[in-house]
Amino acid sequence: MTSQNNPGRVTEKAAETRSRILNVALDLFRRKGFEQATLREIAAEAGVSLGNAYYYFDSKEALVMAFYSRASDEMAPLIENALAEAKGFEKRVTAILSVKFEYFGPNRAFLGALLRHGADPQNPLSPFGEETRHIRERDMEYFAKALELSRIDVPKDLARCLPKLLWLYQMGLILFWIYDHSDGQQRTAQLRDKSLGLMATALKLAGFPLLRPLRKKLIELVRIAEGEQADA
Amino acid sequence: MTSQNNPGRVTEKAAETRSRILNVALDLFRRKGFEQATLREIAAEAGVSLGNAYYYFDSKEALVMAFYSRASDEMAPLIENALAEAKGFEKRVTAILSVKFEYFGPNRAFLGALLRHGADPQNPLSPFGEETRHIRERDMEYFAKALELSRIDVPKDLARCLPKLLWLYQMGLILFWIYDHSDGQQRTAQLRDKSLGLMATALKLAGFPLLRPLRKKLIELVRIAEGEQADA
DNA sequence: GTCTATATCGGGATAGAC
DNA sequence: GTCTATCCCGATATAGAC
Repeated sequence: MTSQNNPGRVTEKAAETRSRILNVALDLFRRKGFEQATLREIAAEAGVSLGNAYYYFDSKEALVMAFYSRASDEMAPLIENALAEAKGFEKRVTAILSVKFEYFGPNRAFLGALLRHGADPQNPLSPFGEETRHIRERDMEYFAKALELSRIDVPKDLARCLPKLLWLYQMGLILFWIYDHSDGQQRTAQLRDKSLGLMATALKLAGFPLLRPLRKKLIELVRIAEGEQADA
Repeated sequence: MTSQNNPGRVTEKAAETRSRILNVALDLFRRKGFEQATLREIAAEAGVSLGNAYYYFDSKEALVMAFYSRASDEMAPLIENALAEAKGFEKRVTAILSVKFEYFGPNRAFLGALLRHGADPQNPLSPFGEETRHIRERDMEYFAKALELSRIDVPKDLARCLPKLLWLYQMGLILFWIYDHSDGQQRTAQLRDKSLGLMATALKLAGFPLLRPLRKKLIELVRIAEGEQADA
């Protein structure tokens, strides 16, 4: 078992080396893209041998996983703050999403390369996979909190699965954002605002008797999808 | 310009060789996965030199693109038939999806690897990209036809963007299917049935005045997203 | 135009010595 | 923990047979 699985036990020097490699890697990913950046270059720029880089990171993609992890940790307090300050459902969700988009902004060009394994269940980097479960659940917690703080009043059955749906919504928006080459990705911001408005409207209407069959079907849908994830 | 860009001019023998390479490649992809199958092995098993394999296919991924193309062509008549025989909106859409799932079934294990570039706009294999536009538009046509045949009666503004939404829905379902390891991917079938039921219900309700603001917002949403695709 | 053979390169990944 | 050496494979290049 290599040291990246044992971060509590490592020596100061090891942690320093590991961190240096990761920093150089991310910098090169940003500057040249994921494919173009080579591990030889990363190792050289970090002042270690190629073999040593592999001692710390099992693969090139492990560097990406480490980036995910670090990002999740660093964004946590930012999101907590943003959540505390924002008022209302739409504002709160916007706050969460804004932290993410700002954090990932400089990495947008290579985020696509990161997420490209989204459709591959075997891949550790898949946002739906087992290895990313921790990050995913943390994200859902934010949305649960936003709903809770906003005292969103929807039928209980629906309320239960809203965090999951919001997380899925977030993934869709990030996907759009990666493809968005409008100035400053303003189109994504528009899409976010409009879709959140749509959602708020839908949530207000969710209690209407007319929509009951629709709601029941949606919940049944989520139940099936969840069953799938459970034994994934 | 290599022969794959000039399929009308090739000799019988050339077409045979090209096809043989593609068949062997797909077989190996299925048996060993995309990564594990090597071009050297593909060439050897097809009885051609490595250089010759590259003569017909610019890259390993070009083999995948060729598979997409062939799949789209081979499924076209099947889908037309299925559409002609099925009655009602849900049955028709189910028919389209069933043809796809059956066709892709044997390749499910490596479809994930194929679609793994879905989130990378630079990649030719992206289902949202320029190189796959032809296939994508053909797919949307099927959904347009299913809607038309079923005389689905929804406000015109909504009707206009339904094929696009159904295509997106299809992509989501395929993604779920790739992750679905229930017996015979029955969960995907359940999800398909339930979600189509949900959609049918939603379409029936779409004309209600109560839902007008919701509908308008949805259409505005699609408009923004489309604008994005236009200059993509 | 179709095909073989072979050499070469770049880069991810690994083995094993220290 | 760190290194050097090596392997494997995708991709390219070249020279030539038919």
